[in-house]
Amino acid sequence: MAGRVIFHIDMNSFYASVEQSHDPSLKGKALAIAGNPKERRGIIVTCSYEARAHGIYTTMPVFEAKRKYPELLILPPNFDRYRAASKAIFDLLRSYTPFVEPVSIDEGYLDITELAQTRHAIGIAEEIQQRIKSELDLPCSIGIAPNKFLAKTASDMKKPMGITVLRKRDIEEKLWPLEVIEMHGVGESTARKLNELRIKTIGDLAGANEGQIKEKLGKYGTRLRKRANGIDGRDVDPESVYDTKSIGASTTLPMDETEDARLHETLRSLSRTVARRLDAKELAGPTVTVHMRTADWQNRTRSVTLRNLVYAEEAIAKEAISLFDRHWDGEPLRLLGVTISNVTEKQSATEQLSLFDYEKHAKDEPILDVMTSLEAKFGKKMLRKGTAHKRPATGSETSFSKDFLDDHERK
DNA sequence: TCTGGGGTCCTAGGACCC
DNA sequence: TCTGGGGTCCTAGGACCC
Repeated sequence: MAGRVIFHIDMNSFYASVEQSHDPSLKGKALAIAGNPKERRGIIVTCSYEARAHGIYTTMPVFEAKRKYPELLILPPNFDRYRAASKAIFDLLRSYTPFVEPVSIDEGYLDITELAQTRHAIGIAEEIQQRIKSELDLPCSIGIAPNKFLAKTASDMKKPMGITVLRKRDIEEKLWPLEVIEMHGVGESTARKLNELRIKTIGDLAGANEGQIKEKLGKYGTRLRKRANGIDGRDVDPESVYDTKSIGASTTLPMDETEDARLHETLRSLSRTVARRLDAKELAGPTVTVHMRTADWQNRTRSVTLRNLVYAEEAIAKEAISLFDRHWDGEPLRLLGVTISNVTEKQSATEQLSLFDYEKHAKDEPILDVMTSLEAKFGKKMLRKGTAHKRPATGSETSFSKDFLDDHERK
């Protein structure tokens, strides 16, 4: 079988680089982007390499960053700007192949297997990197490999502006010496569990006892072990970007809060945000989840799945507040969140109805309530089937609807 | 003054159905 | 009469990623 050629494109310090491109006087300076520099609880979201040289890193609390390097320039994020840059990047990538899978605002996979029949992969990568630099003034790193995992790992190996090839035969030398925590998909918790099995490096994991791994980590462990051996069959899926599963909003409160009036007001405001985002994508969902975080970082989620799909602010707020009132024990809260999940396209609910006898239902009845009565008649499963209508992969920008390309509400 | 906000996927137990 | 096995949905929580 012919092997694939997969690229992973990873933008370097994306938000900071976009700001430097927008305002060249920021170039060469220690720059950080932080949620809101005035907020007590802000963290560094991205920072330039110059800032990293002073010990600044992503997730570092702002106050600590300022203490560490008082001259650090801190800017609030400008998401509209980042989304515009992201769109330009992915448009450029799609001029090479339709097999482009964005995985976040600043990284994505390309399957260039076909293109690599007639051109050298490294040449293509160099051209893409140069074009993104010259046309958009943004640096990126590119990993080239036979699958997603290795491509992702490769793009991480040389930053900024690196191009790294990671072939199967390079694994032993380049991948296996790394500590397991370096592996994409291994966080602190999994690394700890692996260390308990005396597995320290990715090479240890690759050669580890299969049964032992599975016992400790479940099928996630089996998958990780395969990846450590360079095995990853996942396709580059340009459609995945349209497959939104949930839309949520959360906020860390200005202070640990016990006033239920203020908590209710926050839930209403979060519901409004969620409703706006659902509306922007024409989505609705049956499941409402409220997330509560206490001062000592205990997280609690409470959810309910309704018989109908919700999308309106009032309906979301009503369920969220009801869930909250039933489950909040009066403890001071640090964070509140509201999420709608199992979302489907509102449009597809309408199309689905036309298959049934929509006419028979009262015309002034809201369409999603009609859905409910049909569900009562035919059962949910039947109605759900076939509602996952996907838009074409090569759609225009308006159909490019994953969250990071939508309008972002700032307060 | 430790720790934001947006997500996805997985697991495990109970309910319920066939 | 106390009894299988498979499948799906729902809820809650955890891990991970950018």
